[in-house]
Amino acid sequence: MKTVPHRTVGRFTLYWHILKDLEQEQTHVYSHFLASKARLTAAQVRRDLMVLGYSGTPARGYDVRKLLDHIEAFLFPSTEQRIAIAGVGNIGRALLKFFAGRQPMLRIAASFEVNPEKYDRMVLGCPCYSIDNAGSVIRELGITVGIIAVPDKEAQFVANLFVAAGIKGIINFARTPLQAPPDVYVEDIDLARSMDKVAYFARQSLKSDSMMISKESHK
Amino acid sequence: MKTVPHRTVGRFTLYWHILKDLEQEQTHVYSHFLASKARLTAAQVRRDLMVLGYSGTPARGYDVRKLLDHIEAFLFPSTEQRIAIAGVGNIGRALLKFFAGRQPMLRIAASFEVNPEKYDRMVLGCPCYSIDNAGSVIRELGITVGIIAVPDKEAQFVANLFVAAGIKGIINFARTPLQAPPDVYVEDIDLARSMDKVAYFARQSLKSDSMMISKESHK
DNA sequence: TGAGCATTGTGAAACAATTCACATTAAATT
DNA sequence: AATTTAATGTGAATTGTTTCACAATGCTCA
Ligand SMILES: NC(=O)c1ccc[n+]([C@@H]2O[C@H](COP(=O)([O-])OP(=O)(O)OC[C@H]3O[C@@H](n4cnc5c(N)ncnc54)[C@H](O)[C@@H]3O)[C@@H](O)[C@H]2O)c1
Ligand SMILES: NC(=O)c1ccc[n+]([C@@H]2O[C@H](COP(=O)([O-])OP(=O)(O)OC[C@H]3O[C@@H](n4cnc5c(N)ncnc54)[C@H](O)[C@@H]3O)[C@@H](O)[C@H]2O)c1
Repeated sequence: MKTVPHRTVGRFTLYWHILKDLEQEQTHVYSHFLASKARLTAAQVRRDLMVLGYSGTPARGYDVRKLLDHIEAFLFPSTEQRIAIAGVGNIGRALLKFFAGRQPMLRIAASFEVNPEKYDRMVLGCPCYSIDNAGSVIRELGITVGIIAVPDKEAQFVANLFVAAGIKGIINFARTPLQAPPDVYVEDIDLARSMDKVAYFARQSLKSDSMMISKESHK
Repeated sequence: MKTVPHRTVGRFTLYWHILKDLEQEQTHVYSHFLASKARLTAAQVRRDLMVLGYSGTPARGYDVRKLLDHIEAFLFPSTEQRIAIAGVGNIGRALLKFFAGRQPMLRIAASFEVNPEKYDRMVLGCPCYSIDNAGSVIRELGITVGIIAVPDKEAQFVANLFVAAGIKGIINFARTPLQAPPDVYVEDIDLARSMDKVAYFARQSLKSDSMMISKESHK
């Protein structure tokens, strides 16, 4: 069994969205077209689609509906897969609103809080439990993915609860790199890192702009 | 002039934070220690630090204060660098709260909205302008980085305004891949993609768990 | 003073992801 | 039926990143 490149999996979501929009308008699509919509190269699109085991035809390209079916078979869980979110603050609330009803097979089924004013009630359409009950709730609901949106200092504590309860994938918004066993897939989303990185490359770009100008003027 | 790996730039923010915590406790640090805090290998830490042009000593490791100085010289702008954010909704508000006063040299100096109830006043400590004035405000304040937190359909429109006004780095939360010239650095943060990806790998991990169990029971 | 030692800096190897390049294919056209 | 055409699928090359492995270093302690 070959392992699928991580980035390819991420791009399937993108292709799915593009194809879904396209479905109404046309029955077939070429790799070139998908590539331009997704801001990639045609070769990369074809390389990604190889893992689906579905082939287009040279003359027609890919059948939009069939391609959607194959992406869905690959990407979407066949039975409902459940997600929990720890920390219903700024980030937690934004996520609850955003993911509500987005993908029926992938559902935020529970949230957890330390703050007694927030738990033991529905928050944005999702039941909120005390973090103390996380282990049993996760096991009872069969939750497999956890989102960490608690303050940095609490992140490892929550991750430990998640892992102990059998969660196999974590999205971590805290700035603390998490300790987790290798069979748990962790995706860190550190906005401060993104910010500093983009600011750095923006400066580089400005610098080379001004260098070009000074080069010009030396001519 | 050699170009610095993108991932390395991202990790400097992480090292900076770890070192900042450490500064009070100790004067020197080994690559091993930084690696364990950052969940990386010691070799990778040393490889990253190479680009700073600062060397530690075999016996003492790195001088915490000097290393911080070099990271700051590399990562932090020498004069205030300004950021704008378009769209003060769920994501926009969360970011405004989070980045307020985080790094004095890197400041969210303006936000933009279409909704007249939101603009022409302060929102969470940051002046909010009409998106129609984005071009002139960006130029006047010398803003170089833009954050896109508007609905997907508006994202390209806002990106075009940003690029035309001279912005050189964009963080894009919308799910639309953006068209931008090559001298503008774009970082896409697509939470739906992260979600689907983590869910996929969590399922794989569950599957191989149960395969191991069935292997065990066959022995 | 010098042997022992743990750590650094870095060339080279390994690995991962992307791009190139082209033989192959099936439809459209002659 | 043969020819032309523009796309696909993929081996090989390239690019980017991480890891390995070890000589060089400078501190400690005999
Ligand atoms: N807001 C942002 O834009 C932003 C950006 C980047 C990173 N982050 C990170 O995301 C995390 C959350 O940020 P936020 O702005 O939503 O914070 P927040 O303070 O608004 O929300 C955190 C919530 O977690 C709850 N909480 C605290 N400890 C808990 C525990 N042990 N178990 C369960 N719940 C607990 C709190 O009661 C609170 O409701 C932080 O680590 C922050 O660094 C946030
Ligand atoms: N909320 C989330 O957790 C989440 C997660 C993933 C992605 N996103 C993406 O982030 C973006 C914003 O999400 P949100 O939840 O904050 O949405 P939101 O609807 O809460 O906020 C969008 C804001 O943008 C403003 N706006 C609309 N058009 C504008 C324009 N042309 N110029 C300036 N402002 C404009 C609206 O008035 C609104 O205040 C969307 O593209 C969404 O897909 C959000």
